[in-house]
Amino acid sequence: MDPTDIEIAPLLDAQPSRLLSQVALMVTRSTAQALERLDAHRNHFAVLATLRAFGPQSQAELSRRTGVDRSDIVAAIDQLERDKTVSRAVDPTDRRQNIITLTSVGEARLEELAGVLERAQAAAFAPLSQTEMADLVSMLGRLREHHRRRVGDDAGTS
Amino acid sequence: MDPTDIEIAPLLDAQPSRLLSQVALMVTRSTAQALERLDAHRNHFAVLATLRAFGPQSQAELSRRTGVDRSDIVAAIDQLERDKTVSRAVDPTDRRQNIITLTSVGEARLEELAGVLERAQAAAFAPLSQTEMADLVSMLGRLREHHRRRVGDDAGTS
DNA sequence: TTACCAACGTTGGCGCTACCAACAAATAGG
DNA sequence: CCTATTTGTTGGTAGCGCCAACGTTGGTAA
Repeated sequence: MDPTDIEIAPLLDAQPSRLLSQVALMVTRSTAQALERLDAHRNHFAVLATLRAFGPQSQAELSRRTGVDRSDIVAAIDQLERDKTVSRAVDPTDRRQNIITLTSVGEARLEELAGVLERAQAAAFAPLSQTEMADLVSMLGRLREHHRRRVGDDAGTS
Repeated sequence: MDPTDIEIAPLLDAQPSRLLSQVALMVTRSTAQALERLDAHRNHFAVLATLRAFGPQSQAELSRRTGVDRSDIVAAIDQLERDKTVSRAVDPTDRRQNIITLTSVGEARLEELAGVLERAQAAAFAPLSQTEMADLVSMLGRLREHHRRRVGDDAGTS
């Protein structure tokens, strides 16, 4: 049976939070699948993009800039180091931290991943016009700021 | 440090799928917390809303109408039965299935949960005007249909 | 009448994600 | 010298979405 033929309770279907999470799951899955075909994960993309934008930096800094947990940054860098897309070296001026550097292999890999993500997202958001995409991004951006401030107001829970 | 002070790589920040999943996580978490305060879960709400809209029905039917997996429907009904908000009886005409019925306690509980969800969502989406909310819902609805059709086209992957 | 298939409900489980705590090493500041 | 904090790593948890297998039941075709 076509799932779009099934009648949903109006009270249930009227919940924007349910709609939002359903769409996010669908979009996330399709972009994750696109990255998986290249043996990549979105955290890999986040790390590589951040290194290209801001240069070599510590894992803690990468965690702060990407919003990815420090332990997940370790896992991502482990993989990226194996792939030779980044290098990892102890900071000689502060041995608590490693300095992660994008390699030229990593530069090329980032281009590849960016292209794949671009196409995956174009497909995922295809029904929306450019104007609508801009509106969606604007609204979601404001919602994100709103929730970040709410978390800050709720006794700084991170 | 205020996380909003941290500069994000433009290439990373320009990914709408990342923004969408971040906002969905924030909104989902805040509505889940609101329901948790009433010892409820969104699947409970989905089941109760569906029973009120369409009357007594089987667990399989509830699964199809809500999109919740059959095994998760079992868990939800187990709890709702303990709370006496639904009753569960074997269908005398087809003993393969149970018939789930909303009780009067369940009617009241649904009102309570609907109120809490309403307020939680009003808070979660507060930065958006009513016109913007309508636009957001329209766009997300079209995206959801698009992805449902894509799944159908990809050899019926469920 | 029998064999086969599908549906239903349940159980147990998997994989992923987001996140956390604990620890050791290192650094900064008083 | 001591205390507090930072960094990176490891191991883990909770929740979610989803799946497979099983036993029971009902329907259908041969």
